[in-house]
Amino acid sequence: MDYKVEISALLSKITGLESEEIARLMEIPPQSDMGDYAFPCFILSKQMRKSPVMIAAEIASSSDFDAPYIDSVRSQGPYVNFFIDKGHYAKSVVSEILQKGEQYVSSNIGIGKTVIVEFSSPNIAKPFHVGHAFTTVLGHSLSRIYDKLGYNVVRVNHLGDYGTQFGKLITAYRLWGDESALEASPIDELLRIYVLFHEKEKDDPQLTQDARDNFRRLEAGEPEEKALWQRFRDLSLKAFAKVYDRMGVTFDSYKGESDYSDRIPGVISFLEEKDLLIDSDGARVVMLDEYKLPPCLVVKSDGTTIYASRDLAAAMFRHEHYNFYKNIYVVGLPQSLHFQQVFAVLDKAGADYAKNCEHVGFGLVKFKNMKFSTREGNIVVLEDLLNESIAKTLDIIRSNAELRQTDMSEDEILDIANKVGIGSVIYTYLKSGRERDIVFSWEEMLDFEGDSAPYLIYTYARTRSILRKAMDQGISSSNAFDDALSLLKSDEEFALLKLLSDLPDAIEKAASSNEPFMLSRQVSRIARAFNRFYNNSSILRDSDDRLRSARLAICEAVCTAIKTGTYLLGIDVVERM
RNA sequence: GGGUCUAUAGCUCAGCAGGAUAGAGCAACAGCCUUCUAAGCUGUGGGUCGGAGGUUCGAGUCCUCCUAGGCUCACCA
Repeated sequence: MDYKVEISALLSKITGLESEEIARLMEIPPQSDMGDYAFPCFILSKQMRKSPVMIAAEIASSSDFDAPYIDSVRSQGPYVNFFIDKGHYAKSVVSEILQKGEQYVSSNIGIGKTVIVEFSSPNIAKPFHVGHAFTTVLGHSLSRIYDKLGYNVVRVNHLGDYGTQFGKLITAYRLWGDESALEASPIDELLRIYVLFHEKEKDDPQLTQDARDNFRRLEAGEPEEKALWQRFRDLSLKAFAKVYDRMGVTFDSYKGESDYSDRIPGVISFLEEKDLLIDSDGARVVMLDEYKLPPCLVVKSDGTTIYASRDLAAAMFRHEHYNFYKNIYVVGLPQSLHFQQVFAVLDKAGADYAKNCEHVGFGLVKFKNMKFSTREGNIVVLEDLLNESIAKTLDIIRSNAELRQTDMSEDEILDIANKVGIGSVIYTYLKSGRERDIVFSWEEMLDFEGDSAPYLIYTYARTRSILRKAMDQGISSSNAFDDALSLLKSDEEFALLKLLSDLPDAIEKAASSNEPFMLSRQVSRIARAFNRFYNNSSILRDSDDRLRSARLAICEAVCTAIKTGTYLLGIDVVERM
C-alpha cells in the first residue's frame, strides 16, 4: 500500500487542502528518528495567520490519526512527522515482493508504446575501445529498463559504416594491406593501415585525393570498392559480435549509416518540397535561425552526403517503420549540437515526431589529460579491460575458495570470474550521472570494494548461501506469510524494507531521465542496508522460529531486488563467489 | 568571441520538484572473523557547497554578474 497517499487523505480532512497537493508537499525526513513521512506546515501559515510551528502542533494532536498503520504522529518545529507502524510496513512490503517475485518492479506504463534505443554504433574497422563501452553499456541498460516498464523496445546499432574514412581505408589497403594479417586479426590490420595512412597523408596530398575518389566510387556502387568495403564491414562485425556476446548485449537492428544512403534523395526532395534548402557556397543547407542554431549542412558542395543527411533519413525511416513513442540516441555529448540541428530540421519541416526524438548524451572517457584517439593509437581496448578485470577476479576467487574450503569446479570458478569481472566494468560506467566525464584509470576501474558490482554480487551470493543452508535445515520462509512478518521491526530491518519498497520508483526515474545510475544507486543502497542487517542480527541462529522465517523472507526479497536490479543494469549475479 | 555543460570532504561522486544537523564510496586512523561468505561491518577525523550580489519565512538547489575548466561552433563522424 502507498502510505503517503493514505496519510495525505487523512491530512486532507484536517487541513482542507486537496489530497493530491498534500502528497506533493509531503517529504521524507532527513533522519530516521524524525519519522517516515513529514508534512511541512509553512503553506498553511499565511491563510491561518499562525506560525507553522503552532499549526504543526495542532495537527499532530488531532485525534484523527488512529489508522492501524500509523504508530505515532508528532510535531517537531514546523513539521508534522508520521511514524509508520513497522510491523504493518514489513508485512505489506515483504509479502508483496514475495508474491510478485521479479515482477514487483514491473510496470505497464509503456504498454503499446515503442521506444527506439540507438546505441553502441561503433565505427567499422576501428578497435572497440573503452569509450565505445560507455554508449554500449548505457544503451543496453536503458533498453532493459524500458523493457521492464512494458515498452516495446527496438535496439538499434547504427553502425558507422560509411563516410570518407572508407575511401582512406580502401586506398591504404591497396597500398599496404597484408592479406594474411587481415585474415588473422582484422581490426589490428585495418587500424595499422589507417594509422599509416594518416602519417603518410601529411606529406602526400595525392593520398587524400585518392581516398576521396575511392569514396565517391564506393558511393556510386563500383563493384571493386563495394566488395572491399563489404569485406571490411563483415570482418569488423564479426569482431564486434565477440564483445557484445561477452557482455550479453543484443540488437534488433544493425541498420547502419550505409543503409540510408539510398534514402538520401528522398530526404532532399522532402526538404525541397518544404522549400527549406538554401544554397551556400555550393553546399545546400537548412537555416535554423529561429531555433538559435547554426545552419544544418545537408549536401556538401561536391554533391556527396554528410552525417546530418543520413541521420535525417534514419529518423524519417524510423518514424514510418516503427511509429515510435520515443527515439533515443545514446551518443556522446560532443554531438549534442548536431542532434539539436537534426531535430530542428525535422521540426521545421513539420515532422511532429521531432519532439519525440531525444539525444541521450554522455561524458568523455579520457585518459589522464588526453582524449582517446584512434589515429594516435593511445587507446585502451575494451577486451583488454574485460580480460584484466576477469583475471583479477579469478585471483580473488581462487584464494577465497581455498580459504573457505569450497568445492567449486574449475568451470564454475571461470564462470563466476567472467560474470563478476565483466559486471565490474559495466558498473563503473553506470554508477554516476552519465554526463560526467570518466577519467580512465586501471586502479579505479579494477577497484572491487565499496560501491562496485562485486559488492552487489557478493551480497547476493552471501544471501543465497543463507537460503541454501536454510533449505538444508528444513527451515522455510513460507510460514512467514502470516503475522510473523510483523516481527521485523528493528532499525536495520525497517531501513532495508524502505529501500526495497522504493526500488520500482527508482526504475521509473531511471527511465524518465534516461539515467541508469538512479537505479544502480538504489541497488547499492539496498545491498549496504542488507549487509548492515546481516552484521547485526543472526538469521538462521535466532531461537524464535517465526522470526527466523520472517528474516529468511527478507533475504528472499533482497535477492529478488538485487537480481532484478543488476539485470536491468546488464550485470549478472552468481550463486556463490 | 557565440552556444553549452561543469565547479560539493584529500580523491571519485550523490543531493529528486528550494525546506529540519549537506551525504556515500575510496584514501587515513581505531576496532570486529572458535558463530549464517571479512569482495563484509562498526567508529573517528575531514566542508566558508568556486566567488559576489539578489529573490524567499527558508538557497548546495532559483535569478544576475564574475572566475576557472571541459565540450562545441557547416563541407569528418
